[in-house]
Amino acid sequence: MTEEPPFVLESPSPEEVLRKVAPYLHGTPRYPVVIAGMCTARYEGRASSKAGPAVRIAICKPDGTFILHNAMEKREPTNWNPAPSVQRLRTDGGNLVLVSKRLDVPETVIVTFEDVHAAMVLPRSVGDSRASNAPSAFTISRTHEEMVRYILENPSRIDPSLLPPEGPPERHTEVECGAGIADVVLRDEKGRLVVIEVKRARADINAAAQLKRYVDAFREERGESVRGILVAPDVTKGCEKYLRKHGLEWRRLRPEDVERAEEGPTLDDFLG
Amino acid sequence: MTEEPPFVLESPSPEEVLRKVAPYLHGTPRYPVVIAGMCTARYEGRASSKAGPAVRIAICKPDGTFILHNAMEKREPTNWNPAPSVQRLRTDGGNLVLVSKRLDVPETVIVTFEDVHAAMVLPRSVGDSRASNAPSAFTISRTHEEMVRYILENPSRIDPSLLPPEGPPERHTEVECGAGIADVVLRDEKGRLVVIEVKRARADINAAAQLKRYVDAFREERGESVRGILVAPDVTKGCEKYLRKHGLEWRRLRPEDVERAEEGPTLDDFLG
DNA sequence: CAATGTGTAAAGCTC
DNA sequence: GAGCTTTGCACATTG
Repeated sequence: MTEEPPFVLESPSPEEVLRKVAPYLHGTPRYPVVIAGMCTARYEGRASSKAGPAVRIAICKPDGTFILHNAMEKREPTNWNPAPSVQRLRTDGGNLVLVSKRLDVPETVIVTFEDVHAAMVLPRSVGDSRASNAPSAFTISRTHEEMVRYILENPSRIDPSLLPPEGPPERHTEVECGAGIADVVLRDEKGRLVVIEVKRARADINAAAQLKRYVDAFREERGESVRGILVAPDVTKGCEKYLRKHGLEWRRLRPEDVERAEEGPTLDDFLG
Repeated sequence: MTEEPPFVLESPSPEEVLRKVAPYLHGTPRYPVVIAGMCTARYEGRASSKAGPAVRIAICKPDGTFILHNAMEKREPTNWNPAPSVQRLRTDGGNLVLVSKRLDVPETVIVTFEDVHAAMVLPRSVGDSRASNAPSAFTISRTHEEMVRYILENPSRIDPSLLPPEGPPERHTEVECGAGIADVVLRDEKGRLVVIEVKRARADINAAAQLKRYVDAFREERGESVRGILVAPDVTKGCEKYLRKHGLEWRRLRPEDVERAEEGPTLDDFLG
């Protein structure tokens, strides 16, 4: 290997890419590889697709991930192979050909470059692991999980009738029933079971139907009267109609409300 | 502008990127831009995230799409902004900073490069339009739509009791009801209405619940007995249980079965 | 614009 | 591994 990553080849010949890039793509360990150029692509697997000539960007990641992006548009790749997959480079009729194969299921992408504008090998670094001690810590907030926690800690802010969890809060979240796992299960001041389904985005009819399945399951299994509450920033019209029809309720909660509430001590903390 | 796309800058200074790349990023028309290097990233919008230092690949597409990929792993980007969005480059404390903002909703990604391994501007080409006369035609097969068409053309292969569509097949597909739009609605030899829900992947309990909502709606609206059939390559255990509990049926059909059947004239075509 | 459903969905988590 | 849910889901289509 003449060059050490990172390096870039500008308008390389297929042979040059093969000679200088392939060792880093196939070796152990693998290095991130990016190839940009005019190409066509074929995919065979669960479905099947053909993409005509366009400028695209191929990315091969060391975990095996392969993605091929159209250079002009779309957040979604034209073709891809999630890890675990392997990529191979070869030349064919004067063209550079990249073949990617998934190792777990039969899916293949074949990219034929008529012209390579650039090929590069990048240095290895860390992934986006969410382990907080990782150098590349990735943290995200305003999630579904944070909304659930907020509800457990402030049930009365969702509905005044809701009682705080009895015993450990974990026993009130992700509660299994015959229809699946309910986000939150509490009791109200009348002693009724209250099943709560949480959505971080506007809730649609599927969310309401999911809640109903849980409510039905709890009624059947526990033989008591059960309330169902959908907690979401908003609901669609069809969702609201379904809720009303089946005697279910909904309360508004935005992901950003949660963060604001958690940011600092509330006035209540000082007033006791 | 000293250079014409495509061109590549290897280990450029932030100022060089600004001078040579920014005009193509901000100009009219815009060109595809790729920047790879060690960076951190922050996102604020529907949610909020922070990503520590790692080698990443930023792609700015002329339609406004922005994606930031970790170079080591994952099919999904670390951060992104779908179109319509705009990106701006600037320098800050000796670092190159890329700011991407969505134009329709308040969402921002800020990428700070500690080190730029490569920056490139690619030529403009065509998108992946599915218009068949486009130079970059994108065609895909084994889709949900093809499965629906197969069922309309070969109803008895799904279930021997199913009758062919009466009149134009369009009247039997995407049939509206109060609960939504049913994929296929046919009649069986006993004159019963049959609502068919089609899934191209293994069907789960949500698919079964969706079918039940349609069946209930048709019963209510038409006041007749209605069958419900889920057509899928496979169903989960929970799905099967739900179907059985609610008197619904399922039949196996794989996306690849459809293609095979359509590929050429069947023996039946010759036998009359 | 909202609403609905599909996707080669991917990814994460639990059992 | 199957099964289920979430995703900053994206995306297309239709009203």
